[in-house]
Amino acid sequence: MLRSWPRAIAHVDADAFFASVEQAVHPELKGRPVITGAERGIVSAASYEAKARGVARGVPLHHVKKLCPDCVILPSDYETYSLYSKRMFEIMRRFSPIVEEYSIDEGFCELTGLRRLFHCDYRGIAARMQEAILTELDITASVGISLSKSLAKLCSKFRKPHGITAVGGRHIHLLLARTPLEKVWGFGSNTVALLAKHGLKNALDFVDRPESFASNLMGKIGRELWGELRGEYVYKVSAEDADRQLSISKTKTFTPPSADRNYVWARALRNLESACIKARRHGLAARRLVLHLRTQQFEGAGLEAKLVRASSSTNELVPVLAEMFEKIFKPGTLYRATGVVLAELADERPAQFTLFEDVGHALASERAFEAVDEIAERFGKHTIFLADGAVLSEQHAGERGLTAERKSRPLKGETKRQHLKLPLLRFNLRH
DNA sequence: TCTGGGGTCCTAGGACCC
DNA sequence: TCTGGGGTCCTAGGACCC
Repeated sequence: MLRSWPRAIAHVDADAFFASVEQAVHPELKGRPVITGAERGIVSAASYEAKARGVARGVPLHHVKKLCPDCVILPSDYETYSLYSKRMFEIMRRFSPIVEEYSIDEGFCELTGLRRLFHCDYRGIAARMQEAILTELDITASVGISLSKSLAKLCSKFRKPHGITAVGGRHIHLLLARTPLEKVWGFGSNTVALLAKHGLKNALDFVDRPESFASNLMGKIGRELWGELRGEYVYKVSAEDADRQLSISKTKTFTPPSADRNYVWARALRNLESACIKARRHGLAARRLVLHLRTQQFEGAGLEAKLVRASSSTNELVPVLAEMFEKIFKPGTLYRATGVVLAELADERPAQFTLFEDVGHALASERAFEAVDEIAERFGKHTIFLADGAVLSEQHAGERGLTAERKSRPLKGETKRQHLKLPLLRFNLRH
């Protein structure tokens, strides 16, 4: 006979995490509609009070002001959120040694076999975890428990906020029958449309088909999800902290879109600078560089380049980027965004110079960029930038004022950036 | 409402090499 | 020179997720 709990995986999902942390840090905001994401122009997280007014993730801020005029709109404070996140995972680790930090606000926890230790059922363990999170962090979390990660994730969403949902082997079909396809972790809009075409309506329809159906239609992922939803433990809970980052990307959409070569290039250059600054801050260097230009029709053109050696130095990468830019930029095309990705990141080691390289020049520019990092740290990114990027502040001063300036508020007592007279860095560009 | 930005993983096709 | 077959790596793009 089928055992109901051959394995117990918990998915712990903090409720409206960013907004809840803000309310925990600023108790006067409790009970009020709060959203974060002021710096991005769209809602990152909405408190339940805001959700009740129809404010959802991804909604543009101007729309929020109409829906909910008394909404408190805050910029994201990632440092504080990360701190709360860390503490939430520490609490989870008090219950089980196998905790996977899936994202900043949710994680998985292996509870198999722990009932005896805690003298209660799995639901009871979840309740104690929730209680600890609430009393110590003053935020709520919802917990789902089931036989696989995918099922646990469905469970945690089933009752929110501050819910506990446990579904053992005997009741999985009931859960799946009430789960529309789009709620399944890994089924995006394309997959849902495809499955709907085959007459599927909910997750139960999916697992009722033979494995070959899932496999033929969706390949590896289809097969894996098919197993997960049937209660097989396919995706392991992994306690290893996600090794270092694999890539760093910087994308920025600009309005209005532009066909101006210099302007689009300046945008790409700025992405590169931001990405490099971030890489250097983390002591990482890239072996591969990717450039994307996105047209107004949402189509993208991308190009990758392998680098001679791992690097995070902007001026070393500029010529490579320029070469790619020349290849994919189509005159007369309206672009709405550029993006730069630093990929295949490795720990930055002292640079290895090739035999014929001008070592003196390379070291000098390295020092220059250390200074750039310092200035960026103190006054905000792009206070100082490559000369080609100047087009952004000359021709588009107003637009820049809206994006870059507002993003980093000056610290107390610090001069406004407009008053800084810093020399521009100029590098010789070969293109 | 035609929506940001930061990520990861998978796949198909071509290049290249026995 | 033609003829297969097979493996691996790389690249561009797609799909998803938070």
